[in-house]
Amino acid sequence: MLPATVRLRRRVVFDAVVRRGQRCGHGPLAVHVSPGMGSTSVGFIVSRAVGNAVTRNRVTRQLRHLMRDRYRSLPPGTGVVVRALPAAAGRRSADLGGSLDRALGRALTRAADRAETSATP
RNA sequence: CGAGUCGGCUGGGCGAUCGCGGGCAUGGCAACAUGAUCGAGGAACGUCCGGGCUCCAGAGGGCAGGGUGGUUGCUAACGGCAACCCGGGGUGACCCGCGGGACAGUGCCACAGAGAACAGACCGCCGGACGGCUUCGGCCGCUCGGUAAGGGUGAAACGGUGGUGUAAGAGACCACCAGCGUCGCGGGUGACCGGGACGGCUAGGUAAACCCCACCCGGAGCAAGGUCGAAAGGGUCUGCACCACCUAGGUGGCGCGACCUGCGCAGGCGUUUUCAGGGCUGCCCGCCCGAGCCUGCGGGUGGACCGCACGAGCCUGCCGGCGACGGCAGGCCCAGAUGGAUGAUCGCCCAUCGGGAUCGCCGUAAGGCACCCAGGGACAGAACCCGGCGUACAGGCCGACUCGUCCG
RNA sequence: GGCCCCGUCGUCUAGAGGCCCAGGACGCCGCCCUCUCAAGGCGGUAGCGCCGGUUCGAAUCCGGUCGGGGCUA
Repeated sequence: MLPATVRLRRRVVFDAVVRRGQRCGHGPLAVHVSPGMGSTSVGFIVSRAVGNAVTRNRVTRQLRHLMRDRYRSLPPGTGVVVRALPAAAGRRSADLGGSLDRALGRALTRAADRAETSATP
């Protein structure tokens, strides 16, 4: 489970990451990545369309455990928001982990490309 | 053994690895670290009722409005629960019932039907007058009356059965039965039950239609509310201190304190005078606040802490009560998040469902046990806290009782 | 978390105890008209979210569920 210091819990930061960050989806997940947030932080969005409270809680818990193994390898100061789509309900953690790796990897490379092009005009 | 009724309990277990939240202890200025410990439910759900708590002025009166509706109790309270009564269902255990009033008044009862609430003559039945026919027995037509026993309509047709009676009939009269009203008697706290006398012969349904009766209900809700901040200002004052001016006393200035309000633009009403406006749910009375208020458009902030977890609390035993429940004694401390902790992954076992194999065991057989394979954990997640109700739920376990059949 | 509101053909709606096996418009389907299409005409298709109750009778009244939507400092 993620330690409290890494959790993203402010409405403003959520909006900033979702609006300014790079978005990539794979399978039942969509990932927003925004570098330069000050400190590395991770947040989750699981809407009511995913299911009732029990299945929503299970999905967020699975995602939190998966991000716990991955947030240390992120570049420092990266803001990440993982959004669960309705298909995420009832998936095994291994499946969600695969989708998360692919979506996160693509979003990170895209964010890095964008930083390079803007840094070397 | 079969069929069934009622009530209660339970809601996968064990292990390994890695984690999260709370308060506590220790160390540390602190961030934090370490340690032991606690960490979802019977419905945490729906938000349908009731209460605690907080604020609205100290929570007022009348009307309006809303709710409840057999009785007696239980309870902090309830629209909940228990026991009983009445009505209905079941052979029975038992189940179901928004179960006050229709002589306080008003409304409605479509269609069908002659007639639907001060009932009603369509057919039929009976009698009279007139006309026609006649085989002189009557028959037909028309008209005036009588008649609610019969037909037919309807959810419902103004007691039922039998008799007397009559031109035909009718509670017109009689007997029994059902039902209504009044007055006694006995039993019960009471709803009501049992039985008696008298009366009139009969009264439709609907109040989850208005309404009447009895009882209950002020409004909002923890995003309540409080402290601090963003954030700076404006106003009032019976307050306090100081200074100045003038005649005892007052006026002005400045600071502190308390309270109210809180940005910009536009429009409207008001600021004199007991008057705009606001609050006490709507109206009236009564009362309070009062120099600002209302409407529209646009913008800012949308943070921290308290409230916040010892409570109508849980467990055990005894006592009272048919029971709901209450009393006493002893013991226990039992989630507290805020983008929201209470878990993730893996292995084994158990309950259970599907399929296979018909080689093992029991059995005449259906089938059961064992074996193999894959699937696989029901409904569902605290958010201020309790008491209920309602709804969802794979299965498993226990107890009491009823009916039927067989054996003794 | 709390407080409210609404459910009628595929869509938007009327209906407020019987006149309604629910009316209208846009749709959809078929036929007529036309050389063909459109327009026009005729006919049809379909609905009271669900389950109980009150009543002789319910889209309407009452209760319970299910679904959708709104507000909050």
